[in-house]
Amino acid sequence: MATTAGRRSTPAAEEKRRLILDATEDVLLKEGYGAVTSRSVATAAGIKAPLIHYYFPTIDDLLVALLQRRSDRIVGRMSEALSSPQPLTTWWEIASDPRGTTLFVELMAAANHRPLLKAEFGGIARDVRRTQMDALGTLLPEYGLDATLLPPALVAAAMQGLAFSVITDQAAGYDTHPDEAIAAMGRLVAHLETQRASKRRR
Amino acid sequence: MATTAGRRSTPAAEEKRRLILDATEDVLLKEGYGAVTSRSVATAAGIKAPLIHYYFPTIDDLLVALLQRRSDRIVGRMSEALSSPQPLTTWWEIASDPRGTTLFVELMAAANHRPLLKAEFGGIARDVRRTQMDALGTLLPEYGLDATLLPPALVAAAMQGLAFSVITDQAAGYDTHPDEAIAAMGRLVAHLETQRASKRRR
DNA sequence: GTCTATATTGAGATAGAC
DNA sequence: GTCTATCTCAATATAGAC
Repeated sequence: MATTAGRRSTPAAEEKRRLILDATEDVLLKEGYGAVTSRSVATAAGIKAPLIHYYFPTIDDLLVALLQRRSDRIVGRMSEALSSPQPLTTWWEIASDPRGTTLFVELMAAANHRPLLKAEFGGIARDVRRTQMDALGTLLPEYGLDATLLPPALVAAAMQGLAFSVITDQAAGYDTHPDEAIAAMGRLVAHLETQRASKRRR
Repeated sequence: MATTAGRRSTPAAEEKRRLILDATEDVLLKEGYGAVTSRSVATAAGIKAPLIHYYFPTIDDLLVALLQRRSDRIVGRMSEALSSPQPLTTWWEIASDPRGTTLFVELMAAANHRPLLKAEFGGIARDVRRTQMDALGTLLPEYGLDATLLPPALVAAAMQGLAFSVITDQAAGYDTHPDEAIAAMGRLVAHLETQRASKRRR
């Protein structure tokens, strides 16, 4: 709900904004947020730099718009995931999506010295975590997990953090066996779903 | 083993290098890696910008030196931790140290578009993970954890990721209940140490 | 809307005096 | 060693033609 919102007009303009945001994502993914400049984004989008500023007056506006577009999807998908037949599986699918996670990490790093982006980020993080923790309150017992030792706050942070860790290492090519960890997490999640299913069948 | 190593001479020069690296850490912690410039570091160190370049010809050299100084400590401490009386506790203490973790995350982000730093980082990450996984091979059974569901690669990545997640959220002030997660992790680790102790007593 | 041209700012880095 | 002064380059952003 910031800055340039308001008079989004023609479909053509919306299309251009999308083109620019897509190009920004590409730069962010391939070169990191430090490489996001009006020039680099313009080149990636096949247009000239000043046009970026026509649609997004400042680079802050551009990054905030990008985060909003992503988060609109994420918040919705996370809510659905948590009430789906296999909540943990769907959650992990979302959390471990390489493109989404890499973008997330880059935007988070960028937010460290961009107050506008930081505020936006904090609000989204809070809402998503709230949703997750509420759902985990009832889900954890169903999965047979002891909510005393593994309370919602810990499980939610661990899911998030694990995804960060393995996806960034994988993207950077660090030899920390991320593939092994991802495969193991897939098996663990599947195992928990089986447990939950058998519990509920009773 | 890069760039400016070699003729480190006088103790006075070593002292100056330390001063500059300390200042770099401060800037990195308070304002993020995007704010690390020869000017900002010089101001934080109470000297003038060109002197930075005298001791560290390029900013890359500065960041690599910073990472090396940190990692020399980390690699050693991690090895000790894993053969200490309470390996998991000590590991978690290291991983969840706010200063170290924040620096680590910032350097990791910076490495994304700094090939020299990235190479250095990859090597360290691989060595540390190797050490952790080796130790976990024998430790996991002692803690009563099923190494089929929770293999070393997964546990190591989860420890790392959880620390990243809670510490960065805490540092950024995001309202995702990081304190709750940290407290819960403290209890979980303590619980596992108790289990291990009682197993070994038998 | 989209461009060319350009003003402005700040970064990395070096020359050279002291 | 440490500084002042300065070069060069790239980034944000704007003015104004088309």
